[in-house]
Amino acid sequence: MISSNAETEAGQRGPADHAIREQVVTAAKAHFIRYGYAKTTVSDLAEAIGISKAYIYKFFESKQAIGEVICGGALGAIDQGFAEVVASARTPTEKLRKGLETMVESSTKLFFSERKLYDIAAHSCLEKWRSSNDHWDRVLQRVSDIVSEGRKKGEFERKTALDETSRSIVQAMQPFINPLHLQHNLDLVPTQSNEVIRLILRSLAP
Amino acid sequence: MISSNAETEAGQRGPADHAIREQVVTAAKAHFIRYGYAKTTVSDLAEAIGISKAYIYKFFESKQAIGEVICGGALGAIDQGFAEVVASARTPTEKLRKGLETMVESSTKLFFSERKLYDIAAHSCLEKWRSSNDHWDRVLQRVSDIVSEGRKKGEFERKTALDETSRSIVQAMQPFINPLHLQHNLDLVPTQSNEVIRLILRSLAP
DNA sequence: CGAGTGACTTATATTTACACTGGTCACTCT
DNA sequence: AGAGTGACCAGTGTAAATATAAGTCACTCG
Repeated sequence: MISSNAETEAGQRGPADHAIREQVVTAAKAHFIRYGYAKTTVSDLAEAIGISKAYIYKFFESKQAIGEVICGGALGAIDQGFAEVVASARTPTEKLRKGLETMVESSTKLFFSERKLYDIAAHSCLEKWRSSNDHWDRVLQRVSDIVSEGRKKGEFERKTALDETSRSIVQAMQPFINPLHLQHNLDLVPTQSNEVIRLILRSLAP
Repeated sequence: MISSNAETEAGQRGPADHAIREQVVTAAKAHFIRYGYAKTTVSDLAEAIGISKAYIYKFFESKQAIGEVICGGALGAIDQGFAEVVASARTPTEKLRKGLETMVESSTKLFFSERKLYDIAAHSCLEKWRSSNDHWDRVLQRVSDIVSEGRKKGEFERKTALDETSRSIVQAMQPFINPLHLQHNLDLVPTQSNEVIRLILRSLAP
């Protein structure tokens, strides 16, 4: 709903709305989930669709560009869950608390149920792909909106600069919401992550 | 001064105070700094000292045990800097702020000036060696002491459990004080690290 | 002309064969 | 008896050789 086809993805070329493009993405997702990003070759995808490898490169600049679309989907789902919980919560405090909890939860779930996709997400964060940068921009924006609303309602303090506050919240949560870091902290979820969330909420007290 | 010889290091054996043990440690530090942990062989150390490899194993259970001593020294130095700054600061707020700033600083410095030692420290954190566990215990204790003092003086809030507060402070700082994570966040130092420190201090407000 | 490809180049992975290292132990020498 | 070691084994790392993949391009065919 939010992103109908408004995104002009980088690393793409050729006709934007084309059956082949969709087929590549569909095949790529299936293959990446099953065999992982590294073990999937562009030829595999071409073969699965029934076209030549060269033709795929009429639609994507590189294998990474395909990976970014799939990764964008996975991170987008996490982002989506965050947004939904936020929408259904009443107060800004609850929005932030439940929103962050949900992000931790869905990231952890991704790790355990779709490990191969998780690995792509982690790789994306490590290599600072566009898909992860976009993700963090969205998360930061969402947090910023909540904090802003909380300030208006007098629930949160107003002294600190809004962008500093938002940045530091997202930063403090990195060990639990960044796939790159989360994998080293799985044993701390959810106890420690909830404690950090509580620390964040305390820091917002007026 | 704090740790004269009170530490009963794990992974050690044979006579505790022995010239050879010191020589091994000295040679190991020099070699690890120059060639790194992986590229230094136990035979190299033996040769440098002028004894046989087998004799080293009369004092250390494994190569890792030697690595832990060196790593313990590197992490201990960071810990030391933290303690010194804390001792010289007046208020708990200042202790915590400057203490955490210093930890970030000395960790970053270790990365740039003694990269090979830094790598051992990161490895230690990844593999959860005793040297890093001890380190985190000490850091947690120091933070806990400061928070406790701050509460007594009425500078910090008192509602949250002391151990939860301390744990979450250390946790929120992990991206900047844990060698394993810091190397992915070097571009965020010191701006973002200071912002997180400020968030932590806000969370402690009474 | 434009959808679609085989053949090619260069960089990256994988294999294979071997060398080396961590760690032990029976042993020597004093 | 205790300081100290050579020789050994099993597992790991390494380097060269080989195979495979990413990406391009001139080209075909309808």
